[in-house]
Amino acid sequence: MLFSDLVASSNRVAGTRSRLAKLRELAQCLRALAPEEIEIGVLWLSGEIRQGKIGLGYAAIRQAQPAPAQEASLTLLDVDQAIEQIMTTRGAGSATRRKNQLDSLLSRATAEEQSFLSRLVVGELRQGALAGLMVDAIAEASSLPVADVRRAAMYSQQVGTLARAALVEGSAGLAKFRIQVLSPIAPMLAQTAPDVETALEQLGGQAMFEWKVDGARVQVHKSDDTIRVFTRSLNDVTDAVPEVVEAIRGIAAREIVLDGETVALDSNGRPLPFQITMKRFGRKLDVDAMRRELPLHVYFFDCLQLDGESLADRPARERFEALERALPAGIRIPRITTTDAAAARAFYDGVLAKGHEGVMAKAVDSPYEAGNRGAGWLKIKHVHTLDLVVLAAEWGSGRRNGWLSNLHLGARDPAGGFVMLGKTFKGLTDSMLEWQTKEFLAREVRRDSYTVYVRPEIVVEIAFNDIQSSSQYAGGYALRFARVKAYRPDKPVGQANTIDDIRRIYAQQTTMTDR
DNA sequence: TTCCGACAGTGGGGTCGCAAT
DNA sequence: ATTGCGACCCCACTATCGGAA
Repeated sequence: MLFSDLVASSNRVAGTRSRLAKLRELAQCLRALAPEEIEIGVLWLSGEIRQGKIGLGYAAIRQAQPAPAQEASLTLLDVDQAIEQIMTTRGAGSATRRKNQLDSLLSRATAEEQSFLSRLVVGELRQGALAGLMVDAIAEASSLPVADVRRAAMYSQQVGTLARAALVEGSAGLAKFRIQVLSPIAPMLAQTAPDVETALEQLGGQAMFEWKVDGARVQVHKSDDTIRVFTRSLNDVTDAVPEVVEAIRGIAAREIVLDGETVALDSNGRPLPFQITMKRFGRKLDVDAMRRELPLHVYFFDCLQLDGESLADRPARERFEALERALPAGIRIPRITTTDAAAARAFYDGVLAKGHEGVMAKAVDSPYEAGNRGAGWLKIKHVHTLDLVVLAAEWGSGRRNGWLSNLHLGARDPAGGFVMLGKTFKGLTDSMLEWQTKEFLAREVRRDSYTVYVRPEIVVEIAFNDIQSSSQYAGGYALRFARVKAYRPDKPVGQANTIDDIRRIYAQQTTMTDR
């Protein structure tokens, strides 16, 4: 297939808002792919590439602006080969060589192909369809039941592999997709609940509550002496986390697949801030030195496979029983099962007092929905709110084009002026975007290419989860997961929260985690 | 007819590794 | 040595479509 045909198909997908029309267009394009093109074509139409990340991002794309080709000549395989070459270019001088290779590829592409490639490489295809819709399109194109394809998708690491199996081998091909030890699967994700009482109600009056630890997700596979540790995005980090490997090396189970969270603890066993865990977890070098300084602990909360038996479809209760049989208590997440809201509340309070970020509430009978944000798992985290002052706003992109979107947030400095604590674009409705654009422009003092700076007159109520120490912001603090709750036109700037309030919350946090 | 589940989009902060400066 | 970029950890929230109720 010509690359231009696939790009045209993507543009037609982007050109309609109807998901059914997108699905039909994708399915039609899938049917036209040659067998050896299925994997790459399906990935590209899902906004991904076979090679994953290739060491080029927004900055590289912005610099590369060669004149487009007049005629479409590239095939899918041509483009795949060029991407492969870029990805394998490493070592001294490689950044320059990769940019040259990108330039060379783009110069062989038409204007539309260039646009598609650029969006693909930076990971922002923005055609209104990604792997989620592609799974349905695969079912359509292969005439296989949607439920079967979706089920297989839970256990496939790449939608391209799934598509090739479905289109070439049919239902027999789908059967290959199941939990296999040493092969990671997409972890189940959780929805959010505002508090434990609501969570208990949503889960039907009975739920399991467990610690929510603020670290990094790990999926651990053991097959005899072979142990592998994978991240949430299925990267293999086995060599970076020897403690996790050692934690299950000695268990009796010959074969097991576990879901858990790893976190750095202090000498008293209290959790360290996420930033500290990431100093350790994010590092690949000097692991031995790092583990002496910042040892990791792991808490497992689910068991997907145990000695040849897949448990993912079993009720949560049974999976947790398997966990208890297989693991010592020290590496199992503490949990209670209750119907009593007061007990749940007391558990939540206790978990926060131990320095953790909140609790998970889980339905006792729900299956493990790999890759899904299942309604059977709810997270409840502690939230702060403060009234801050808008210092500036950045122009939005995509559907927020033409609106001032991303807010620069400042706390009042009692000594005069404001201390910036970060930015947020979250929580804004379309009508708020419209309102704030008008209000900010009326208060503009200056602007640059992205940002309109305003007189500090607008107070906004901001929710956030934590305060992190920051080297980026002058005050030394940054809000974690900041989002807008409401504008506070009733509140004069003089009554907005101050940097002292921030320091107080930060001190509270660090006391909580005993540092 | 209304409700709601699933998706996609819109970006946030920090940390590390690596190449360029 | 320092700087900038890219990859990857953690994410929250709204709008929308289309099937479920």
